[in-house]
Amino acid sequence: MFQTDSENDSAEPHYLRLRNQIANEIEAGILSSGARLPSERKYHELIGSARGTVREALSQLEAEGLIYRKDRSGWYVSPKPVTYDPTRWSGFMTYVAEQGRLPATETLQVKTEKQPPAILDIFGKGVRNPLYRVERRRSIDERPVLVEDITINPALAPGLARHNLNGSLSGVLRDVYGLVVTRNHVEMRACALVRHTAECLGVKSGTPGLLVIRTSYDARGRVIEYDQEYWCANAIRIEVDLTVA
Amino acid sequence: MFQTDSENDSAEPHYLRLRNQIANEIEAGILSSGARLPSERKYHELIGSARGTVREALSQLEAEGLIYRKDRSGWYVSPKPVTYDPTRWSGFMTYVAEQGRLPATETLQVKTEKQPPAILDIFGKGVRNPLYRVERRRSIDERPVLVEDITINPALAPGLARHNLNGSLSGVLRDVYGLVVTRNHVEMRACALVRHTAECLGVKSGTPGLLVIRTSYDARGRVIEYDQEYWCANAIRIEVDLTVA
DNA sequence: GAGTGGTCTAGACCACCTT
DNA sequence: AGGTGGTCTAGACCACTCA
Repeated sequence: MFQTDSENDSAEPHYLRLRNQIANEIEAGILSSGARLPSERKYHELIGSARGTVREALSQLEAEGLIYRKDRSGWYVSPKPVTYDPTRWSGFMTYVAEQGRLPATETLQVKTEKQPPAILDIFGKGVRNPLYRVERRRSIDERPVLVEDITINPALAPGLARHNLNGSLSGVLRDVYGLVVTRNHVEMRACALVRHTAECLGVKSGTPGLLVIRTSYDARGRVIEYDQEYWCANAIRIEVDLTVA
Repeated sequence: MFQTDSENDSAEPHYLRLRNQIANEIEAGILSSGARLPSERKYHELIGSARGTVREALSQLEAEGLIYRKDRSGWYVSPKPVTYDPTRWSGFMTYVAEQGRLPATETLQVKTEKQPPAILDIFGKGVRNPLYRVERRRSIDERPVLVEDITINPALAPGLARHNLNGSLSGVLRDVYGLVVTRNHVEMRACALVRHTAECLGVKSGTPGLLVIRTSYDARGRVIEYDQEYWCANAIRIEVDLTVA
């Protein structure tokens, strides 16, 4: 009946079988972008596998970025990711809109806080310790896709909190404080969204994420912004174009 | 001190409790880089939770990149990731060695194969269909961390298979065929390692991965290499430094 | 209030790695 | 051969969302 290796097709575990079925339905458009999947219990009834096995299949698809979950609401087909090019200097609001999507930003917190040595090191020897810390959540087409944590030296931008931070922060720094970025250091790595970050985005702890850390410097080598962006992994794609000098 | 509901500490699920314990032990060096973790059944005995719960904790840590598994062998603490800078033109063998690690390359397959239209489009109108396809596995300190699938136009590099491909492929293309890369297009996105790729790397299907796609062009705009690299997510970190022109 | 996912238990058998 | 992770079952209760 099952798993006689020989010429059968059941060498594949049940959860991969279901994964493939759902993946095919997504590709074929039977399940379209943004659509909600049948519930775990429905799949359980349909295919007869235990719910745990069904969840295994769904987790796979999530890890691959094909679907995502809204906490305790259900599983949904992932929309097309937006493309982010760190070599272009346009901000989130701009490049998301350029791709025909609806960007939004909410400022969650602005605080003045003592930073650990690791952070101070980035800003260099001269910094006075309490620094600004801005936390923002950004969405694409109403879906939260990233939380960012921006550290800023108050000496360079006194009274920053009085301005509207729901648009382009670099815009404010440039137009109000005359801070012009001439160098960006960008670091990226796969991560998991956990705890606070997961909560902010309304996803389960452990959801696949991408951490993008950007450090912006001005012409005098001062750090203007230290920005840690936690992205839902399936919402973003990085693209860079490089030519020899 | 921080948002515990009421004042207890059991708001946290068991699996996160175990996750934190292990994470702390890694940070404290009790479990050192490369070390093997106690078995799932050992943890089950130790903390009394069901094995499924233990696995949930381990999966979290895996998603975060702190640990990885060798199929049916055990769980291990992830070594420090290597840094990859797509703007530098040095190859894998070079930059891994520069970071004091031991790089290795194995050529798994070289074949001449008909490509689907999507691939042909990348190479442009003029290509004659069967293209070279080179599959390689690369390791750091004896651990396989990436499989790559390179597509090359045989018109530009006839008889490529006769050369040693276990070193720098771009080196061969440059030195033997005079093909000089002047432009690189790099794309990155989170993915899961599945099926064939997972098998090559000896990891479970669904392991977190990073897909790096590089397209190299020469001065005349011809595609020299189309390279898809599937990385173990925890083995790599991308770093780019950008200055305004 | 009905339904969803989130967490958890306590087993079982298998394929494979390790020794 | 013994131990490991991989897969799977058949339940259970909870926290939360949604209508």
